[in-house]
Amino acid sequence: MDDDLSNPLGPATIDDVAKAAGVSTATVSRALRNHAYVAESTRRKVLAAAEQLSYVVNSNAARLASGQTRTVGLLAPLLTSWYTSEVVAGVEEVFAQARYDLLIGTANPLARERIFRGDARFQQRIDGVILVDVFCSEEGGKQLAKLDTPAIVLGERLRAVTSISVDNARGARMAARHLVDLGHRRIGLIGGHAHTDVVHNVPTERAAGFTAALEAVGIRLPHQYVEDGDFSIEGGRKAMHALMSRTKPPTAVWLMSDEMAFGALHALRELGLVAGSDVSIIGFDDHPASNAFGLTTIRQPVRDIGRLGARLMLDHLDGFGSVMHHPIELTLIDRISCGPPRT
Amino acid sequence: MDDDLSNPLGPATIDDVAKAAGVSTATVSRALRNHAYVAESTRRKVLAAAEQLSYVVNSNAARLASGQTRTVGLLAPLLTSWYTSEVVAGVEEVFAQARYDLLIGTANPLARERIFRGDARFQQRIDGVILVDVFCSEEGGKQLAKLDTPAIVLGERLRAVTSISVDNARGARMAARHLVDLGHRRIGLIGGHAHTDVVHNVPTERAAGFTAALEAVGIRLPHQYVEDGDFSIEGGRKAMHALMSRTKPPTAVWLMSDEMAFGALHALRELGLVAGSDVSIIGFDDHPASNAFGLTTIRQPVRDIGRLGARLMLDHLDGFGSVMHHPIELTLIDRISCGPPRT
DNA sequence: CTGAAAGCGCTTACAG
DNA sequence: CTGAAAGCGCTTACAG
Repeated sequence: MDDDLSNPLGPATIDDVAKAAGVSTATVSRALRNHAYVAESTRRKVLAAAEQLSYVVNSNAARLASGQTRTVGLLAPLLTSWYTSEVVAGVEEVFAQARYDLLIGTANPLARERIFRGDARFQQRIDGVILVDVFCSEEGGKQLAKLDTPAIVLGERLRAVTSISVDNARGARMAARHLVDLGHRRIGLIGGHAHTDVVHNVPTERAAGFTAALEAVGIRLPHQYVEDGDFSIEGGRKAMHALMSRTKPPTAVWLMSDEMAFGALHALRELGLVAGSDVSIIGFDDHPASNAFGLTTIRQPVRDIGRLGARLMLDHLDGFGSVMHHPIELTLIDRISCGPPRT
Repeated sequence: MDDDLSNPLGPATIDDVAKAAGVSTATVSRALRNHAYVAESTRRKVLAAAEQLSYVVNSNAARLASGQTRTVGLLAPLLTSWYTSEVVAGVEEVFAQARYDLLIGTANPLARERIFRGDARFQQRIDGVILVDVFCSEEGGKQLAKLDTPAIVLGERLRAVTSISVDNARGARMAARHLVDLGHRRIGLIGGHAHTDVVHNVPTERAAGFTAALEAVGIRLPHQYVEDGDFSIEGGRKAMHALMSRTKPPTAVWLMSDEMAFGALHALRELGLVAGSDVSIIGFDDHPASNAFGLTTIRQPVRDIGRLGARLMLDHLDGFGSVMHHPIELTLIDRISCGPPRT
């Protein structure tokens, strides 16, 4: 007699459970998946037997037999960016609860191509795919929509495919107004092309929104006040240096990400200038380190975007043509990197 | 005639390929997996047929038949920490190349328990498991070693199980020496319990190493100069405030992570003190934002740790009892947050 | 509500 | 070097 429940012959199979419960494997299969049309008494017998044998369904067999993978793929160009890892955490949270697996991959150009073309390797292993920060643009969105595999895009709003993003124009407006309200008239903008050379919507929408908001109060955004910061810390630093080298530098700058704003803060320090009094800096994101550095910024709830994306995918997979469209909240977080212009 | 290669009857199976190549499915299976004992001419025929039909092996079927999952699980308590996401990126890079899947999960206490107990649900779906930053300590390590599933621990050095970590004592010594060499005698230490209440090795080793290095040059580290910063930004801030409220505050502080050091920098600013001249701050990690904030720190190559861990796992899985033990390099990165003590 | 049986698409001894 | 065949552990019409 062994106290150990583990079977020396390997884990229990559905046959073992069927035998123990005195029913067929078909019944076990139904009972375990909460199918209708299983007598309550039968279900209890099966559950007890399964419990007793520590039975766990072999997912490979289940997937092969059913044709469903119960896993969704997630692709992102840069797994280590704060935005991406935050989204992933949100997605993972929801999927874990739903007992779905998450298959994570780097969206290098090759993988990207494969996804867009509907490569069988992907289709066969996943029930759906979530693209984070891939910046497919409307064109890519159309291709995605044609796939057999449902796709969801996070971080960019596309017409052709289910996608979630903040209202970029609105965020831009909030940043512009904050600076204008403080009294700034010479205002700069640092955006970027992110991790790809593809033209994409996010920076475009933000730039347009920012320009429009300034124009609405009679302020022009000249070319010399716009720089590409590459959505990186170092890029932000260089771009800020470029702006500050103008004959009449801006007195305030909006950077489309907090990480770029960190670089801008660095540049200011190198120039012996202090943020908030000499030059105003406002970011976008509310990165976890932003508070420590007193960065004024527009917060976007990134983890919520991940959660929402995962739920939309689950709805898709369950056959609900979910039309849910939660508004994603944007909040101005006022810290110490902004102030009225030097007179 | 349709130009589209896709079959309306669904993707090609191994039978289709066998038929097209005029061989048995067994031969197709062998040829495609580069088995020995397949005639070169046969292999070519098979490859051509597979290519022609855009054949892709159904991994669920392969896994069911072979009993191998070709995926490894990765568990971490906090997917969003910089350390973890950096490790994950390194692991992913190596596995993608080896055509292994990565199944990512949050190591909440429940999952943790299941892993340690060898829950069948995990064992059956993965060939191996990598624990990142889980801080199992020697006790947990012993349990892991007993599992049928090979386990690798990253971020902590354990006797009982394959594990990778920097030399914590050495890193501590580097930090201590740097401060001592600058002339500091009143030196503080901020460590923490990380994301768990379990006592774990990393902070313990670092604290011991730091204390020893100071004692070696005749400096005592009193209790009042040691605080718990919880390995978080906010924790670092609070801990720093605590140290600075001492009657005779330390003139220099080592924080066991850059994120805590960000918080310390914040605290200093709140006190109207400037890092590097009023109080010296040194971190550990070299976080991507550290450069922008002038933080002097000890760099550890986190992505390399991920890569190395993945390779060790692959070796394990291939049956090589790899004894490879790359030294993990530690580098002092001197920026502007340290200087000689105020006189 | 339940069971017998086919089938999912591979891999792998075994025999030659 | 190659093939016939069993088997991996489920799910799912189909029939009752």
